[in-house]
Amino acid sequence: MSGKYVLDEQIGFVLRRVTQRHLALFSDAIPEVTTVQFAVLARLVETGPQSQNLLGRGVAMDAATVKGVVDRLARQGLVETHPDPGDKRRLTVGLTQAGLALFEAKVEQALAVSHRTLDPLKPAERAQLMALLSKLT
Amino acid sequence: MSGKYVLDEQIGFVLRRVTQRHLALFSDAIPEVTTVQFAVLARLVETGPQSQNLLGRGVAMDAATVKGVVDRLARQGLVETHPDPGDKRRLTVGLTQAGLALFEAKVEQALAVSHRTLDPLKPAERAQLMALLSKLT
DNA sequence: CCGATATTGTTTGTATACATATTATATTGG
DNA sequence: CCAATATAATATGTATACAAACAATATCGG
Repeated sequence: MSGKYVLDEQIGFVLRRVTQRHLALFSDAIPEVTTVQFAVLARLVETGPQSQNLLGRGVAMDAATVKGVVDRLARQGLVETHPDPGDKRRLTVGLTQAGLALFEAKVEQALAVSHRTLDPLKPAERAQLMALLSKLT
Repeated sequence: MSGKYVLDEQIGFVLRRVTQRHLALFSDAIPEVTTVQFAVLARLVETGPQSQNLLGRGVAMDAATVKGVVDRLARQGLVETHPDPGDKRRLTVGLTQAGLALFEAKVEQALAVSHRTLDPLKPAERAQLMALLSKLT
């Protein structure tokens, strides 16, 4: 017989609530795209064009999920896809001008959201939290 | 000109990856229900039967989300709903015998999953992390 | 070279998650 | 008491998220 199960003290429940708050802050600040869509744009800025599956791995999404995200970004004209001449299975995903422009227009806001999410913590605590969370990946 | 936007260092992205790992651990250990469904069962154990909306607030889900979760739990026979005689708008949600039995059968496993999620951290770090995260709610 | 195997992308089905609109019912202020 | 307002539940639409199955294409071992 171990300890009681107190829902509010379970890591999963706390993570879910913190994530909810972060998502709300993000969509207030940047209503044009979701956190996930912005993550894809950010990764493409860092890496340049790459295959859809590889991109998915880079942003921690499985093939089905990344396909949906890429489709919606493409519908908004923020990314574009091209068949890979060297490998007919592959679909290369790259930023459009509009996608790059949106990222550059919003990146400061996105950083501000990250800060705002951590706002209740003191600077030293923020660094601590990030270090601890990073070990749980 | 503030700092560079490094996706892997953004709190939202890290939260998402940690949550993914937690969900995977949970569904490996307890395939019968999702984390969210287990949270509803746990809350009902703590509070007893209550209206669907109030329950939703207790587990941080909006009305539409909690309805879906309750419907799926009811389909599995783990909760049951009754109209509230005193307020015809309300739907009271309560655990069934099977729901309580499932919770009791799995609660140790659920605690183990919480532990396993925090496994990469030392005990002192686990407490630190939980304290920091709790401030971000 | 070729057959077994692996990878890429797609599709389908289920489960959160939330905004918004709607209906039914309560509550409240004048 | 009753009209304005608030609340409860539902329904719809969009967006992750992932499992599983599938077709097309690559790769690799013998």
